Amino acid sequence: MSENNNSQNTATHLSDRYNPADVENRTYQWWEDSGFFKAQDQSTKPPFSIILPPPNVTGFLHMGHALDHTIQDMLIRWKRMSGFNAMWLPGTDHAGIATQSVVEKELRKENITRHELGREKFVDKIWEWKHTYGDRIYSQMRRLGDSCDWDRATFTLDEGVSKSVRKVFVSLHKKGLIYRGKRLVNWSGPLETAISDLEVEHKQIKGTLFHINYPLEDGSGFLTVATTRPETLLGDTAVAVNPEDDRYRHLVGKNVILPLINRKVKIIADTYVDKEFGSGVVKITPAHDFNDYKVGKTHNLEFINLLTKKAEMNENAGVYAGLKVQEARKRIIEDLKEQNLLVKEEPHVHSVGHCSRSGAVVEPFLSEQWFVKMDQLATPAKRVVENGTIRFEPESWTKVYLHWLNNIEDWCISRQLWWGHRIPVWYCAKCEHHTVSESDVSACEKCGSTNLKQDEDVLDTWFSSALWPFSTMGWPKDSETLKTFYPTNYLVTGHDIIFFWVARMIMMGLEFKRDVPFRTVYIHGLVRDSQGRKMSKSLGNSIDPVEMIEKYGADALRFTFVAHLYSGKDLKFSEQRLEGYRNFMNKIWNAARFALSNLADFKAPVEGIKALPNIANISVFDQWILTKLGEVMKAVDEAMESERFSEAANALYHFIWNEFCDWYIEFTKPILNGVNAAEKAATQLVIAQILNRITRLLHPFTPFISEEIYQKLPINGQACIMDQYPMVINDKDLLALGSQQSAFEIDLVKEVITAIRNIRGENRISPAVKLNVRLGVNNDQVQKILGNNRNALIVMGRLENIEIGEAGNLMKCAVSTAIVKDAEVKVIIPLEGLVDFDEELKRINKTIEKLTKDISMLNAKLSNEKFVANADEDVIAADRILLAQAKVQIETLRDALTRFQ
RNA sequence: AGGGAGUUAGCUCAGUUGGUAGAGCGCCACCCUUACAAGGUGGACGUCGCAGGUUCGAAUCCUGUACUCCCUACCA
Repeated sequence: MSENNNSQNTATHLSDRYNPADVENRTYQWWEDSGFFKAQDQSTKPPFSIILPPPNVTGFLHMGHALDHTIQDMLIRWKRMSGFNAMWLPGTDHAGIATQSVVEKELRKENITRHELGREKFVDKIWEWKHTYGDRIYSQMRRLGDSCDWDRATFTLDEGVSKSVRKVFVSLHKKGLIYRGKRLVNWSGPLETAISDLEVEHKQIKGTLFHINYPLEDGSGFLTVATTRPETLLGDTAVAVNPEDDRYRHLVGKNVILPLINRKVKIIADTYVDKEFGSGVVKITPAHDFNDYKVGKTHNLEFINLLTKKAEMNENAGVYAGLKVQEARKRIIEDLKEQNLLVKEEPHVHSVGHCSRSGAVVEPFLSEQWFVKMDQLATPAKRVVENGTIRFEPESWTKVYLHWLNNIEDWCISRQLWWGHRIPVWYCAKCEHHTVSESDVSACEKCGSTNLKQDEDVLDTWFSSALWPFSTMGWPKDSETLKTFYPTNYLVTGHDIIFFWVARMIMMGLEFKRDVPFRTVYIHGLVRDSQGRKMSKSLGNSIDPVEMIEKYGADALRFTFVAHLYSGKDLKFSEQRLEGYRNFMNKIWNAARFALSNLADFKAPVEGIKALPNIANISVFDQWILTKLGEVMKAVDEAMESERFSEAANALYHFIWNEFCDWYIEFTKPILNGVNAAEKAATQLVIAQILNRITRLLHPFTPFISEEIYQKLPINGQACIMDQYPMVINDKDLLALGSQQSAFEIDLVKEVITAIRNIRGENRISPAVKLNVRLGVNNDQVQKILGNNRNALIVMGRLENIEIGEAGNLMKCAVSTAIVKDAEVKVIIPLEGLVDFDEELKRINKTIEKLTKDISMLNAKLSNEKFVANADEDVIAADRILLAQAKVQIETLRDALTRFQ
């Protein structure tokens, strides 16, 4: 491939294979250097903006991003070309847990823990890491072709964003919407931090249900409780039964003795207990179970914490202190067995929460945390979706969104991490007052003491993400950027972060900007592997998009995504399919290469894209392809406007490959090689115009190859990326050269050629054999059309000779009927001496069979009085024509059949 | 348990107001026809999950049902 490097810019010496590596980096650099990605804060153009969901700053670009970005870039490029002031704002996320974990892992290689290093030095280390790897994902985005406005790139720990975060925190706190409380939260032992409900993944686990006897205090027997977590009995502060349960009613109010530690606890009654499950008796451990927590609150029970921050047994666990939970469980079961208190063990499948970051089992853990009260924020966030101010696409996500908001719980926003926005609260050692402030505080606002300590915790990463649409645009200042670009037009993301991110952005946008952050939430599916599994490191089925780009080119990857973007459905990624679109890129490349080589002597017209060929000189092929161009432009426009992006991409694929390449180029070869200079010049102009439109139409999908070809065209502008997106309304004069009559003519010629090819193919006649063909026509107009296209028929049908006129003698001839509208052409090929007739007889019989079926079905339909009475007139008329045509065809074939006998 | 989505050709999937089922890949046959073998031409292949209903007519609308997937919640 490299031998082409030096000649790549010479139109006549293009490689016969499209080599993306020769094009992509160079083109991207040129776009960026030329400032084409930049949007203006003030402009006469209408604004169009998208905020990129910020990827993790130290992460890699994965397939999910590649899909997500392709959609956004397509929208941005399309709108930019359509006259909008298109702004795509990139950024990266500090990703608290993820990034901190990565750096901790690095330290572990040197046998250092973050605690040994200390907070300040550890955070410095992470910054170092960020500076080293923070731009990696940006350069990968450039590989994909992302046309972001890079000058606006923002990092969540940038000063501006950090200010926004503090302002929002203080403001919500003032309103009473942020509060601190000792609550049971999801705790990740390995990370030593609280995590939110959303960060917990529930997995079905095969566990054991242990039935344990708790001796009654009065020695009258035992109460059997069933539990999957016997180790927590050390923290039991009650045993509960259902108040309606006759078996235990008499015991309520009495005490049982906890085994192993011999602590006395009450027997209480609560409707929460299901009589049917287990033994109907539940041990209550308020500090380690969410339901027990509620029961503990209502019954005023004691809360006994059994765990350390590492989620190991603590001093309250007595002899079991220091053990891991699993070990403690084992030991306790052994000890219970020894005391004959374990009644039975039965297998039990239940779901257990796991930390989505570390994979560890999540422990409910009692601790002091900060929360955001959600009810008040959720109400307006529901309303804007209900009333259509924000639209979800596909619409079905609306329900999911609303359901979640209707059942929302308060959001635990504090994390016991070091990497992130530190909570802006200072505690006074003297008066215990806590000062909440936007700026750093050196003295207690109440007593003036300088003996202050800032809260050690940082905020959940999603807290800053929730502000992203306005914190990146200069808020709280009323900046020009905000005025122009807020609210944004689209939010493009996968459905996995609707709750984490989308919902919270809507709440915060409404709370602080008094307006929605975006108009449309475009939800796409997840990229899965070819078997439909999630791509994950542990499965080893991840595919690296950059590797795919290197192998097949960015355009092919992008086109693969867009062509399969069907209404939010997951996308099974297959390399084979990508290969197919790589081939399409090559097809485009070669069509352009061919066209350009035939435009070597073509002089670019001064009118540029407004240049029209002389109507007297254009061929029917030119007229036809312009008709098709008009159709595809309309189809693309309608599809893009209604967000059916795959339809737009597929319409272009079909137009370029099946109409422009397969037919138009083949039809016009004789003209380009012919002697009629005027006709040739007209065709050259049409080709130049078609290529100009094709490249622009393709640009949002396949930016690199379209720009590369565009730059070589005789009719072009400065840059494809900045030129106008083709619209029917702007090309009226050119498209007016097309006509329905030309479409009819070419359709007929295509049908005849296809019929000839069919006879040749089915009879296995070598393409090297030139055929003699007779075309039987019954109509002067049809005869004239065929006569005019005699040359095309001969070349594309690989004919020796052609006669057009009466059908004549059909003895030992293959016959096929080409039908377009009311025109019928009998295609007659004498086979004597070419083939034995077996194949032809098979072909004829096969066709007769099919026609017989058609006829009987059409007859049945048309003789049905109710059909004739109820169906649309044009439907009936169409069926009548079909029937008549079928009858003609079958007669011809039967006739031919007899002449072979 | 509640909610959502899906079931169409060997595979992956389209199918926009109901009107004789489509694409790509794969497969078979023939071709290196001077843009492209990452190509060309032709061909085979589907009772549209199942059962009812509405209708002259259903892949499409309605009801039920089976299976698959996803989400949320619960599981002592």
